[in-house]
Amino acid sequence: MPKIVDHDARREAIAECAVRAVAEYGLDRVKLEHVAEIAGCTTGSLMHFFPNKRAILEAALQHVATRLAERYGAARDAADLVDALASVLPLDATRQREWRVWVSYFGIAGFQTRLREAHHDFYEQNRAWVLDILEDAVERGELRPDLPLQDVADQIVGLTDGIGVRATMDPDAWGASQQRALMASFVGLLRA
Amino acid sequence: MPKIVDHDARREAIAECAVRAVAEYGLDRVKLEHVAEIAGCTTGSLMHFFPNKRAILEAALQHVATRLAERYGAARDAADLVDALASVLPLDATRQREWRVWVSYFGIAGFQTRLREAHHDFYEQNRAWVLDILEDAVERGELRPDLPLQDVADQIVGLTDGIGVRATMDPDAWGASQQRALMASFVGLLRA
Amino acid sequence: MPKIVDHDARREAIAECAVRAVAEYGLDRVKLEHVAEIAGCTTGSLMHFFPNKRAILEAALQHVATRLAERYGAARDAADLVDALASVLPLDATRQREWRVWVSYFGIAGFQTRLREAHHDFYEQNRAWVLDILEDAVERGELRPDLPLQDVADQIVGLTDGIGVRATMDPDAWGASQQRALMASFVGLLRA
Amino acid sequence: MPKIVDHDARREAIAECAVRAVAEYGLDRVKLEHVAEIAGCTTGSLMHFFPNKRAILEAALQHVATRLAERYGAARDAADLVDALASVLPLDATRQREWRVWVSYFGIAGFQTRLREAHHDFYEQNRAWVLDILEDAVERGELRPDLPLQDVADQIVGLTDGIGVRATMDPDAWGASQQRALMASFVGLLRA
DNA sequence: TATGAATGAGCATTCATTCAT
DNA sequence: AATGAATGAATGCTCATTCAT
Repeated sequence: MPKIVDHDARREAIAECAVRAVAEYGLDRVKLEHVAEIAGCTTGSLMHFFPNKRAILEAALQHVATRLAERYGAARDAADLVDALASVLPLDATRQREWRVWVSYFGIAGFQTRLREAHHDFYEQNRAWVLDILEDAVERGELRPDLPLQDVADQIVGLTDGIGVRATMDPDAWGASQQRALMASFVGLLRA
Repeated sequence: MPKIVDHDARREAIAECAVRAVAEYGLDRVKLEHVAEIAGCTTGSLMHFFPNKRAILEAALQHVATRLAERYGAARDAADLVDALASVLPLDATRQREWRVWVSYFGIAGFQTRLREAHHDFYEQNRAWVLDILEDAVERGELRPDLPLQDVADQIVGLTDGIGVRATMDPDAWGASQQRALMASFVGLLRA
Repeated sequence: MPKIVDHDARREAIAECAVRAVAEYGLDRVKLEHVAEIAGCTTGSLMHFFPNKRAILEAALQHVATRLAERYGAARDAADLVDALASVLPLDATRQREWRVWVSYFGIAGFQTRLREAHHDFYEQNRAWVLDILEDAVERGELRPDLPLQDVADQIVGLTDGIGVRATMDPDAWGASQQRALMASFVGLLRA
Repeated sequence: MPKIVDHDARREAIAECAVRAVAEYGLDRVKLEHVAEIAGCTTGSLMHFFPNKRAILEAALQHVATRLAERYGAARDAADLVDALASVLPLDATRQREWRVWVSYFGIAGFQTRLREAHHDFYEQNRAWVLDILEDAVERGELRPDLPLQDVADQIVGLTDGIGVRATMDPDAWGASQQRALMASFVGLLRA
């Protein structure tokens, strides 16, 4: 089914263009035309791959969620705990762009069932990954053995969003090193 | 003599109606008509008090920021540290509504200078209040004396946003007690 | 009936304010608010003296027509023929303002019966005055005796509008002296 | 393949529809909808070719100016001087329509830089053409050799506007023959 | 499939007019 | 008579969606 692969690849490419468009214009300002321009095609052309605008923007969110999940996945193998946890933060331009989109959806996810579910699933997974990383770290003796790991995992997920939000809104004041430092400081609390 | 209205009071009342409207319809879906309907007037009437829609939505954000700040202010006098820190979380319907608006602006604050500045100022103040509360707690011996308070303040601000975001997006899974518990657990890490 | 005199005086004063407002903002841009501001009252107040906006703007036109007619009337006694004919041109700020209004109505007079009639009457009178002035001049031997005075009167009325239009649209290029010179040159053609 | 349209041709066609609309409804009453209806399309469709209403109305004026200029251009070759000079007057329905638009802009040209410049340029050209025609006529011995041609050219331009204004406002009283007769009478003054 | 002109519902905004005070 | 807040119809403009080519 080569056609389908192409089709899916095109959808994915369009989704990434939508990410760029949302990051540049904002979720409430972005036009289909922006997405089309970045994709190098016309708006009518987009409609061959998505039924409507909402679907394109949903795909953009899904794209970002997938990328974040990939980073979490890769993080499991990181040697350093702080590096692992910081790997999803908006440390560079690509991740900043992704966070801009991610953060945009906070405001509307509560209104759309599909998005709410996507978010829910994503955080479930997230939390599981973080928990996994933490358990490894405890086993390695890197963290105190008496930690309430379930809670700590939630705290890290929350702190990650918190740092991401502020770094996205105020990137000048929240450089990569500062984000890392704050995460490191938190991890410090968890050590012996 | 014609009816004389207190412009500032009216602006404030409209801002609160805008908060309700944004919380109900979402920042990108809300119409001026919604605000007018909640305010019990016509859209044209809104224009006597605000130059345009954007200004109304900005006022809505400012209204929420002020409310959040008031809670922080009141929190300083709370007997319990966890109570104080949790007082701004979306624990009840009113605060949930406010958080819905607050969270909505995360996505667009990065695109509008005025909002970015408002956010920046807000977080500055926030952090100062948290720091203040923490210092009091250390003095009272409630917290370990060796904490990096600057960092901890940022962590609490971040964690607050993180919890708020998730509770806003997934209110069923994040009840008041769960929010409090997570904050309490974090404070636990800071104790002796 | 002192009340009525006051009332009429007020109407006249408002009409003049409307002239200023139209001259400043243009016939299509002017708001009742502008007129009210210049008159130092509120828009609601204007409605005690005129039934609606159109009536106010009509009064403004009538005001200008009256002023122009007054100048023509005064011109009959002018010693110099050119001075007489030039006296209605937009030579100074006041007359420029009047011409701005006058010229504005060219575009809409064709659409409104009342204005069309007002214009018609005005030009009738105008032409009669000019003819009168010309006949005096012929009698005094100032002009050639063989002129087709009826036509010349129409030409002068037309030329007056023509000069007025250009001086109104391009006041920098059409100073008082240039307007007068062109009229003088035309009169020159009528002399021996 | 999609329908390909010649943008410039379409703009020109829309401009002409705008001329008709302005002539029918007046510059201050005309709606985009009127233009669209005459053009046989929707208002949204107009926006593919013009950024906003003002631009459409400006194009309408430019369209009229071009037409008037064309007539002046053609007039240079006219055998009869009076025919040449009268050729731009509102002698028939088409030219009446154009004059209605032309005259409408007298009132607003003073307020908009673009229009002022367009008018200025137009009159410059106009005057040059008239001067040219006059010089030819003098050479042919049709006119007195001692005329101040510069002034006469301005007088003809002014008289043309004057006649056009009156014929536009009061078409019943100013038929084609009367317009021509007045111009002819003026030319009579210029002959030996 | 791709194109892009056309559509048309939707919305913010303006402003003359009304009316309770 | 005056005020000025409120009204609400009017309208320019946007932009997702459609569809003929």
